[in-house]
Amino acid sequence: MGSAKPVVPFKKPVQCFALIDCNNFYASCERLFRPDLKYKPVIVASNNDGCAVARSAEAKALGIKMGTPIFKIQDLIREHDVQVFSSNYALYADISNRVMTTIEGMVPRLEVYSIDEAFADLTGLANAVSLEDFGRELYDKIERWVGVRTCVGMAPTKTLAKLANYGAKKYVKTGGVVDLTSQARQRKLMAITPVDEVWGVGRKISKRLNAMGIETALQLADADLKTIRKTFSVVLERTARELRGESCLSMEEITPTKQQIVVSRSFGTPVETLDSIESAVASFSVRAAEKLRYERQSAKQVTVFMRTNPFNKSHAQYSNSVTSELPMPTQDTRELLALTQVLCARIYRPGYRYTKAGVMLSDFYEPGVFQTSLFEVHDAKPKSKELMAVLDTLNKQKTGTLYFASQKSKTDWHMKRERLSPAYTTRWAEIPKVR
DNA sequence: TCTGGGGTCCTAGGACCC
DNA sequence: TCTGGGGTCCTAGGACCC
Repeated sequence: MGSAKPVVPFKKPVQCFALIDCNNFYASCERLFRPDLKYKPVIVASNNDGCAVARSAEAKALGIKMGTPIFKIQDLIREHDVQVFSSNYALYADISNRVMTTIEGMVPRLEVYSIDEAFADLTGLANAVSLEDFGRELYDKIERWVGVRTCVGMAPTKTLAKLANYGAKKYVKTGGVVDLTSQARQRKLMAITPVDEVWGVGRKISKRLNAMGIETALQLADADLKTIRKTFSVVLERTARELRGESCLSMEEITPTKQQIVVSRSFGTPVETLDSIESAVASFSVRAAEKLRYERQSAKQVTVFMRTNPFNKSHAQYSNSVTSELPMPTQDTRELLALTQVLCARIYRPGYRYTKAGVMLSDFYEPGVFQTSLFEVHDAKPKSKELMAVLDTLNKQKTGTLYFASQKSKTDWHMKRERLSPAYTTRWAEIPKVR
């Protein structure tokens, strides 16, 4: 009994994801306030001015690849007057927020996937409007309001939306917008897309796929799922399913709590003394603790690592890390600092030229939920919460207002940022002047 | 001379337990 | 001489992403 209900014809709305991705994001941000660089090759360097991590179209055209060490392309830079910028994350974060806010005002649901891209859920919209037109509207508005060009890909799964976005970037005649809802179009694009361009297929896996005769995205989509799962993993199987139009990855609008926090830097110049490394590790610990409080978490596990330059074969190599547990999870900088200093001394060995160190926090708890054992006396530092709050507030207004003695003032490990652009949008003193 | 930083997820294998 | 089987938990390492 019970199945007497009338059968209501239920039409499942067509799932539709959009992927909006900014073009050459960091380079575009730098150019935003330097219109004189509009058609010039621009690259943005990683921390320490080490590698090229973003290139304008003109720089790409010169053959500068992602991740190329800057020192290897000095001649090219001189010859073509390539503009090099140190990475200015405060600026990029600010522009990113403007882009995301603009998109947010136009779509029902948004997942900010990284600093320069976001997924939007357009399910339901697909029946009401022309997707192509809608994508164009997103594109236009972001360009008009923020000044950054994007590409928009739309499709029934996230992986296909990524692929659509790839098509929009690669083929100029699309005008930066690709609607990949039709299966025929999906297959057409997949047939001419190398498998390593698929989201989730990296260098290693594409090599193995090629060896199996799978060279295009379409071949992966049509591959036997059981074989894929057995030879690789459930992850790649999911990717193959997504390429077939079966949505396996859903929107994640709420950013999940972090599992770990890492703060690490390469040093501007190699350092040798424990004193210098301790100063660096202290600064990393302070920053990590700030991030931890921002996440509203407490950490119980702390790792410190340090290493020499693995590229330099002429010096002795050393790399080590050590992990330790705090008796109770904490978010107090002083407690974390005390431990990282001890760990630092424990793995430090004299006689090496260190070029990188870092601090990692893990095993997080929300403050107050950690189960204390019955007889344990909770000896958290007094006034911890209040003190940390004051610290964060003051340092938010101006970085480095308050600092800890163990950070010292030595600067030999500090990274190079020799071509840093001004903080156009976040510091009053550096706002561009209009004459 | 000079080669980034910060994340996630999955899997395999060992330890341990019953 | 015989030498189980299955579960859980943890960790290291490998792959990926931007």
